[in-house]
Amino acid sequence: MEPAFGEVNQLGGVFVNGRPLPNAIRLRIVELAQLGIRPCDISRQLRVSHGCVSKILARYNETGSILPGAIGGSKPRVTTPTVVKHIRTYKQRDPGIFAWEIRDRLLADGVCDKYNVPSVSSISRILRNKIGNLAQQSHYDSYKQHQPAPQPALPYNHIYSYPSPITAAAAKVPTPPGVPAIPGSVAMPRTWPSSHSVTDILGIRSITDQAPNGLPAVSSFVSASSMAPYPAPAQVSPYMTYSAAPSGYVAGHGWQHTGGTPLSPHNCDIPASLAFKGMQAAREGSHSVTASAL
DNA sequence: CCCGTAACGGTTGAT
DNA sequence: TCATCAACCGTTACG
Repeated sequence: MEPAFGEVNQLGGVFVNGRPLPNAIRLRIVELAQLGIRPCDISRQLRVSHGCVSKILARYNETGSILPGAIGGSKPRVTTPTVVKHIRTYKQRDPGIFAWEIRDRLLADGVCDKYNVPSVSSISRILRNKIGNLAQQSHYDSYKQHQPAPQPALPYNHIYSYPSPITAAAAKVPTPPGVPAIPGSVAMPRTWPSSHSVTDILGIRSITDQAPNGLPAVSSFVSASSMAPYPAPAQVSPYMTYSAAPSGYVAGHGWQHTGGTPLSPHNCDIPASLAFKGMQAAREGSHSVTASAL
């Protein structure tokens, strides 16, 4: 369930334990960093732990995406019962068959595609552990046959509404084993660790859906867009503080198609820049940089 | 002081 | 329907 209010960290920021920060804040972190603001200052301004700022920035640098990784779920198994069944069949038909031959056959027969075909070593293990002493667990297989050759299409459904196309394009999967990351290609088939399906990325769904009538109030908008994880009660969202800012731009997808860098500086002039309550930071008078940046 | 990262307690979601 | 489990989360604290 989701806590309407999160906990408060040492910096006075609100967070929900176990859940990702709202996209609006993640975005803000990246933007500020691109403006040249130091991570420690970003941390203080947004009241997000420096560890988190560091992590988000590192991820952004590496993948080009500000989105959190896919949470939950199980890694899709390549050795599905169906696959095992086929392997057993091959083995029974040709006891001398090599694992790599089985692998080729799985591909040739369309049982698997190049993204989910088991490795030769996995096949060997299957032969050893499951087929070797196969008594008859066939019924086990039969249940769940419907598993269509697992399409890596959308394993996850994060509803992160992150409208920005760039993210989509730029988002490379962390280390998709075997998936050639085609930068810029929307079609990138995702495999496990990745996280966002194209639709999710592009999917503005949650935004549009939730704002049927046009211009949503800022607050609702933000909560909708920043989202899912924080179905924040509309107005009391712990993150309200930041609401003004990003909303417009997140929604406006204004950022990025500039083609060049994903986050062009101009974005920063985001209105409001608002409301950063944090602004008081300025009062500390310490660094004007930060203040000015806002 | 800054920053990377491990430990920690937590949530999520496919199986 | 419920439990399990492995993935991720952000904060904290340490180096």
